[in-house]
Amino acid sequence: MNKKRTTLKDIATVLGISTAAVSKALNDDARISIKTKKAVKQVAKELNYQPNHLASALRKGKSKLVGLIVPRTNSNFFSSVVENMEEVLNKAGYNIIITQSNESFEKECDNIDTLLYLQVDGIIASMANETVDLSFYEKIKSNGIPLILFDRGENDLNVDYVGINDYESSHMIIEHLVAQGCKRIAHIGGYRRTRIFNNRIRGYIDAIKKHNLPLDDELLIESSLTLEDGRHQIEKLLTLKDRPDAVYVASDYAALGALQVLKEKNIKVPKEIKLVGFGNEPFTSLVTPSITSINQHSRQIGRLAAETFLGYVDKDVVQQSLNKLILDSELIARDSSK
Amino acid sequence: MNKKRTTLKDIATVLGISTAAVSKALNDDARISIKTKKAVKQVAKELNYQPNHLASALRKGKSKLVGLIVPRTNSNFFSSVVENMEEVLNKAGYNIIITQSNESFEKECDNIDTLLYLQVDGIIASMANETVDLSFYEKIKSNGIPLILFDRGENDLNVDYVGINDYESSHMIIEHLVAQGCKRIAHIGGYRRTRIFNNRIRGYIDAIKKHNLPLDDELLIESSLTLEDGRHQIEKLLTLKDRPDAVYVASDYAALGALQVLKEKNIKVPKEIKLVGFGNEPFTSLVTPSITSINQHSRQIGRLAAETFLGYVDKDVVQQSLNKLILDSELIARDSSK
DNA sequence: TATATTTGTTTAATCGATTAACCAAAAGTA
DNA sequence: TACTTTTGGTTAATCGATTAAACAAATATA
Repeated sequence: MNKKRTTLKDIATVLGISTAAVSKALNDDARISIKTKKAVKQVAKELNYQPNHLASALRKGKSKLVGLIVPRTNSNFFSSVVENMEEVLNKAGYNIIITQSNESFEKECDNIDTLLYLQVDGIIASMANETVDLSFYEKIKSNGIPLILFDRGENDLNVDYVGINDYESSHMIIEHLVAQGCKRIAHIGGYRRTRIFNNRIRGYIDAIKKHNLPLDDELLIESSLTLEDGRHQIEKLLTLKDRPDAVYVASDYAALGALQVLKEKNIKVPKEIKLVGFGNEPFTSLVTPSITSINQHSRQIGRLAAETFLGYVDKDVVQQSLNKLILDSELIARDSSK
Repeated sequence: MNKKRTTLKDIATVLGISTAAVSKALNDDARISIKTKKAVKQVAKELNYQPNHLASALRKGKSKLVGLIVPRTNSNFFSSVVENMEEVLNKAGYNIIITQSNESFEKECDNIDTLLYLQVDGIIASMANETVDLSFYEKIKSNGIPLILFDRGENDLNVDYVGINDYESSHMIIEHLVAQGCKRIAHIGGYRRTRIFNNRIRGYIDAIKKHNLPLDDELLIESSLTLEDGRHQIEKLLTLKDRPDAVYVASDYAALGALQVLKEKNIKVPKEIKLVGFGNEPFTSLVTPSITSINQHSRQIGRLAAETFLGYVDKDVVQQSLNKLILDSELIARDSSK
């Protein structure tokens, strides 16, 4: 009903004091008497006073907003990251503005502009697959606000990064498959230009070499890692004269697509071909056979990214550098590889 | 590097004109000469000017932000709703602040406070399961900003609602199961106090009556509809002397839990028991057997909720009433019921 | 020519909260 | 008593963009 929201001034006139006094009273300033504070808070409650964030943010030069850019909130990984990030940031008085890039470079640029426009105090991002041009991210830095990357990062930006050890994770997977007796292991990897996927590929190559296994070009495939492309790429692998006896897919979604095709073609998993995914999305444990995968510790990633941001708060000059926080990953062995 | 962002004043001093002229030039005011406009825009670009949203929002009394409250962004349903909502609202110059209640009433109240504090121009929400006390939602209304509910709504608030026909959906499901020859159909439903789940229950009861099927208390179960509770409740159903030959579960997640148990106990689906879920989450088509479900048209729900909000923009007095937009749902028949 | 209108811009107030600087009254101190 | 300090405020400027009102100069109209 009330069109006008109550302001400091309304409280001030009720009590016959200045708005400055009211402001200080609400912020528990030492120079305001207990009596006045009580009275102010009382009236504030009665009038259902809601401080105007825009005004205080404008004056203080801090919006207390943190911008978040993710490819999609859809996956369990990102929604779990968000949840934990929110917990840490809310406690410190920050709110999160979530934006989705949908893996589109253009949308990501729009998102960055929007967030800067909203005067966020910092940006936490996981980059879209498409993103190669870093100029928009440079814009964030030149605005003097902290930028923290997680999962999909980029060394060249020289900012903080939180993620897992992708290179090492590939090693773990190959070790596991070798232990299960595999001799010919394929890898459906992501785009090489994306650092995390490149690291997984390097890990795959080095681990294969270490075990003196065949390292054929036809066994190493670059993919967009969608469910659809997972289907497509496994079909290509199945046409090979010398079929692999195991496939390591760099994303659970693509691994799921691969599994669908294998089941449709009546190829026994894990008997004929063993399958490993990446990310430990909940569905990996729900499908038949359940899919072996890598747990990325999403909750800690969210928490750490948030805490890293908070480390920059109140610093009047933000001086960032390439600072990597690498978490250990964990192999969850399931039916698809045992 | 630049600590200070460029402001209207910076542009004004460069050109030796007033900030008012600059502001008007950037907003294409008719009273500013083409020459000046060009010069201003030129300098603005050179100085990498970013308008300060806080300042303009404060002055104009509109933040151009819309608050969104969802139980979780996690499910495909909500993330799809968000995506389409965003598309409509971005086009109209609005940005979305997404908050998650995690099904907690307390968190939801916090979220409402936060959004009001951020001076959002409207709130679009799907209520938490726990929410019974509507006073915080009343607070939104008394602040004079539009409130649009979707999926999980509540008639008593007398605001706009976008959702599907839950009552009718239950009928469709029962029709389908009857057509498959089922004679004893159980329903694992949600909390009765939540309107949508109550409607599904009413639909179930009426449809069962219509077909003269047994309507036993033991066949109608109230559940939190999590995966875990789905497991728990199906186990209860399996202990019955007279087992059902079909189970209609009011959520895909709980249906999945039920399916897991049935498979573990080696009960053939659909041969011994037919299973139907609700929501058409992507995994329903991925598990074995694939789960029959109801498509809720999430994209249209997002779009319509956003458009409904936009209908209130620029109205200086927001006068809302119970205005329901009910979409037709669609049964997707899959292996679990055929 | 004298007056009215249009054009292009400036001035100054405003949104609401915060805060540096100032001040009067009360209390303390030598 | 005379001076200092503390207490509890007030005043006024400020954040940056917008806008109603004012105004000078240019142009049109009678």
